[in-house]
Amino acid sequence: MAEKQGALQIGEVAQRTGVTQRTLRFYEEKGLLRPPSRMDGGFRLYSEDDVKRVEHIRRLQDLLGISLADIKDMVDADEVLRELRSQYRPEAAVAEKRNQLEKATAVTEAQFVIVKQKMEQMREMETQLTERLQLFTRWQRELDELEKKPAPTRG
Amino acid sequence: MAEKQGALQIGEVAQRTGVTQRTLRFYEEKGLLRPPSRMDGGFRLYSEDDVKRVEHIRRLQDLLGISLADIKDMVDADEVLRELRSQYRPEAAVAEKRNQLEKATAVTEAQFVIVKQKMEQMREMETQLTERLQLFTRWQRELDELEKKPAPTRG
DNA sequence: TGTAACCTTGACGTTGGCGTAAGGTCGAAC
DNA sequence: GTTCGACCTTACGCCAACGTCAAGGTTACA
Repeated sequence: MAEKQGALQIGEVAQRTGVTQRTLRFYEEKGLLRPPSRMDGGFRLYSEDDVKRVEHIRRLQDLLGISLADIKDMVDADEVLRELRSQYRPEAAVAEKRNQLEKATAVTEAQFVIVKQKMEQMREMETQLTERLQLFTRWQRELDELEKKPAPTRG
Repeated sequence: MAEKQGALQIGEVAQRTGVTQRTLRFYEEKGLLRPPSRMDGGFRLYSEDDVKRVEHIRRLQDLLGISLADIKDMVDADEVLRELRSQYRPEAAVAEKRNQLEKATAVTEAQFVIVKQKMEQMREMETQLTERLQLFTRWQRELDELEKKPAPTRG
């Protein structure tokens, strides 16, 4: 029983996500990944969802450059989403659900703000870089002409 | 002699840039900032350009999330730009200048690519977050209605 | 001439995010 | 029933990017 169809061992997950097994265990230790199910012998068994989760974590790390502690808050929001989604029509504990939902909303909004800010600053940086590249090519041309003409030093 | 008009001590630079004095010395040690001029007693004297430089470094760190080693390459490109700009009409060492220029161009283009990629991924993340927020507000409404009606459990 | 605020150079400490080695277990195949 | 690769836990190691003393020198100003 409880034998998931597409269950993955840690090695496969590592390969597919591009992180090391150590990193996967580390994320689990830090609460970024839920403790996966296990085989009888103790081998970890991951799901496809777990794979997506890891990819998500890496995107957050790479794009936003924030700490794993902060990322934990964000993926916790994911977890809330997942829980709420699974329990279709929550009949009991409405207050608690409302609470979770608000928290998840807050975290998501915070993330949204960060993304917005960074995109804005990136746009600025982009224009700066563009200008600089134009400047460089202009200088390149100037150098080219300097080499064609046989050095007009001293009129 | 050599008394710059708007020279700043390390404390002022730290305040204005928001980094600590330790960080400024550290950047200098790692070659990210040129060794500044000094007062007779040995106190560091920074220029406004240095301030801009620090701000630039921090932007790169924060936005692109890359290592100081990589940032060093980028600000070295800045330095090249500054040098080339100051020596209006380079009459000698054209080959070397061309070399520097090419290097600086390459670094800038690499940076440009990074920025482009990150912006693209950020756009994706932005839409994801937007969708999620909409989902959350929808659920919120559902919860609201569940509370208005006096619990329709069991007909 | 004192003194408070500012600075100097070491040098060791800290934190995050893993790497890596050691010694043992599991699973499947032969 | 042994072999062998994949996996387990434990635990110390490592690097980047600073933080944090400590012990003293400098500057400006009264």
